[in-house]
Amino acid sequence: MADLAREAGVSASTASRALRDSPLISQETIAHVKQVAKQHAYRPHLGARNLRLKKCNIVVLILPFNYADSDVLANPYIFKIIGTIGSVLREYGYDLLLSQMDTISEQIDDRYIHAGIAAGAIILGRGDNDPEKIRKLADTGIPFVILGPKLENQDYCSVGIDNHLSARMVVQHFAKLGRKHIAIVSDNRENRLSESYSRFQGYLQALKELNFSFNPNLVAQSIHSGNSAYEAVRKLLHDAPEMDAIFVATSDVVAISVIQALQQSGKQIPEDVAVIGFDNIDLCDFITPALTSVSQRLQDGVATILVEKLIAQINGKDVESTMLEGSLVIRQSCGQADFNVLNGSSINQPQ
Amino acid sequence: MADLAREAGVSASTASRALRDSPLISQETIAHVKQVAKQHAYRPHLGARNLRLKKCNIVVLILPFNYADSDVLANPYIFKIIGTIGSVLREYGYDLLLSQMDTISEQIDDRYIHAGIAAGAIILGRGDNDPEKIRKLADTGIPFVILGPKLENQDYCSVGIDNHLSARMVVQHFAKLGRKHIAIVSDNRENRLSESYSRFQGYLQALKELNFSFNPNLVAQSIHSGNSAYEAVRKLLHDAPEMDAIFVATSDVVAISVIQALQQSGKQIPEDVAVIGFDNIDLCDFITPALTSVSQRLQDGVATILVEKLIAQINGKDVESTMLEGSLVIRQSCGQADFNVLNGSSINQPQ
DNA sequence: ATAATTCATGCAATCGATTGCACTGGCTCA
DNA sequence: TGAGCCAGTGCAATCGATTGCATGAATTAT
Repeated sequence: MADLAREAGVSASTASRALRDSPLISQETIAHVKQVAKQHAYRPHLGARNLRLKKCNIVVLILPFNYADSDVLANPYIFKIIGTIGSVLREYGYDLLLSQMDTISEQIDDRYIHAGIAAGAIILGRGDNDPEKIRKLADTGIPFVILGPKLENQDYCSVGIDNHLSARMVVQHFAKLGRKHIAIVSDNRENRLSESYSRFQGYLQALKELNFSFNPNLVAQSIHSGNSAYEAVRKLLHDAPEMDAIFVATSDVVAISVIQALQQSGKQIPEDVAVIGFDNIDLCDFITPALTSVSQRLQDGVATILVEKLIAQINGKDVESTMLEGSLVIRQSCGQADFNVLNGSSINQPQ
Repeated sequence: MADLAREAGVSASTASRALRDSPLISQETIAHVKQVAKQHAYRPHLGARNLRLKKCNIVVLILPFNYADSDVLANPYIFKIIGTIGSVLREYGYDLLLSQMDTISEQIDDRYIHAGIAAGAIILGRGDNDPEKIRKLADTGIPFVILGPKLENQDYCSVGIDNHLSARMVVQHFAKLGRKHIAIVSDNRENRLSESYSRFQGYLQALKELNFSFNPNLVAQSIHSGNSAYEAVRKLLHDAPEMDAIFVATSDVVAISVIQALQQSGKQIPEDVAVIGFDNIDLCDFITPALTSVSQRLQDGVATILVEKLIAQINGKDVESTMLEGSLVIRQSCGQADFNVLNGSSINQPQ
């Protein structure tokens, strides 16, 4: 910019103001400076500007799991949400920095926010972090939002769908279609506050609401991989041969493997066993039978809200957490013939 | 840092040097400054440091396609490579900035490199950009590498697998297993320099090497989506009912849909039709039959080399483009019973 | 004609670090 | 004892922008 100013025969301050259309500068000077700038292909140094203005147009996206945990990364859902968040951020003029981090800690502040690299953070889920760690991060006062359900007494901002409600919706839908022996496959490795846990609780409550008795033989564990899905199916077929429906609460990727495993055991889907997954990934449409699944409403909800809440915080505003209703996208695998989308209000409320 | 210096009773310069263990500073001063720093939880402002040192530890990853093109993003392959690049970059002390950009242009320089935001760029493929655009970017002299095969007379650095060789390997493998009527499904929407085109050329050459005649009825188009895969299969079954193998050169995601479509038409895989895909995504192992596929060797090759070449450029070194051999990961879908991995040297060279 | 006002511009400080050079005091050595 | 040396430290410039305040010229008011 010093060069620009010299070239245009003005001071650096005038050049700076001219480029920003300051009313302090005469129109002809502005025009002249801009012309010289164009001629010399002047481009501002954003790093310097950010330093001076104490601003910055980068948001860091924290992936609170290990890249080596390829099971998580193999889930297209994750990439979908990253892409959507990226688009929304760009609309607001922010770029997105990706940072993998095994555990959530003040390192986010040290390395990014306080360091002047990023203005705020979006954390893609609680991972298997102790809630206390997240609370400590909140104590630093940095702007951040976290993907996931709201916990009790939580003083920071989270955005996610209501897993409990979604699970109830799934179970009630099975019941409506006449299924009596509804199994659940879920990932309970993580701590008891995880999404998976909420989904399981929702499953339990729905059974209660339906006056179905809980049968532990209808419960199987799975992590986010295909192998464990095969084991889960084997276990369920052995322990509860009367099973006529499976809610794969882990993810669609696991649900697809569950379907494969069932088919290999000679089961017809959905005639013998109906299946519903979670995440509503694109692939749901392209497998046979097409997979009914719970949408986390990334496109029309979560990503946008995450970004908006974060930017509000960056601008010094207070924000509240949000819980969205998930929606059930109905395809063939659950045994209902017609495509449909249900939302949370469709479920029967307990008296 | 000014506060730190005052607190420790030294000048800012001494404080700065002390924290960086400069030999100019006495041991006791260093110890004292560090202790005060720890006490007051001093953390350096990287933005300021970068400005002064004209360095920066961010690399921008350009996604040269539209986020709205969800077909591309749905491909787990893309996320896998982003994750792997992120890990490798982190080992070298760099963070990763994600930037979607419909077309490749000098905007990368303006917005990121010259602006002092990033030190270099990794471009995830040529997308459907005119090669001239990429050459113009190269003319700016910024450090960047691009994922993909090397073109003729290319003066910038690219890293990718040899698509031509990989395609030949696939066709020859089909032939070795006794298949005579080998179809290809590929994406020829993009310009003629794309990966897809090279794969198609490799297919043609392999036929020649095998003295198989080329049959246009065995060629079908597909974009990166499941729907188009169904159409491709319908077309092939109609035009060439004798077909006994399909090389799905587009991607594994499409290959999976191809398998579904074939099965729905009553074909047994691999007995009636053998199938081989491209990318070797994790899902290959979990579908039935497990999908034989060409690995782009992201884990053991491409990502690391991309990063190393970029960093070499950032450090002012000249680098050459690299073409890796792909490897064929053999599973059930191609009709060979035993798991195996072939590399390029396994193919028959033309005399 | 002089004071008051406006308009356009430049000086210099600032953001938070790093670093060349000058300076100080204590030491060695002739 | 005085010149030379060196270790340890601070001043001030620098990276590339932005901005409060002062300056100076032109214009208007008295």
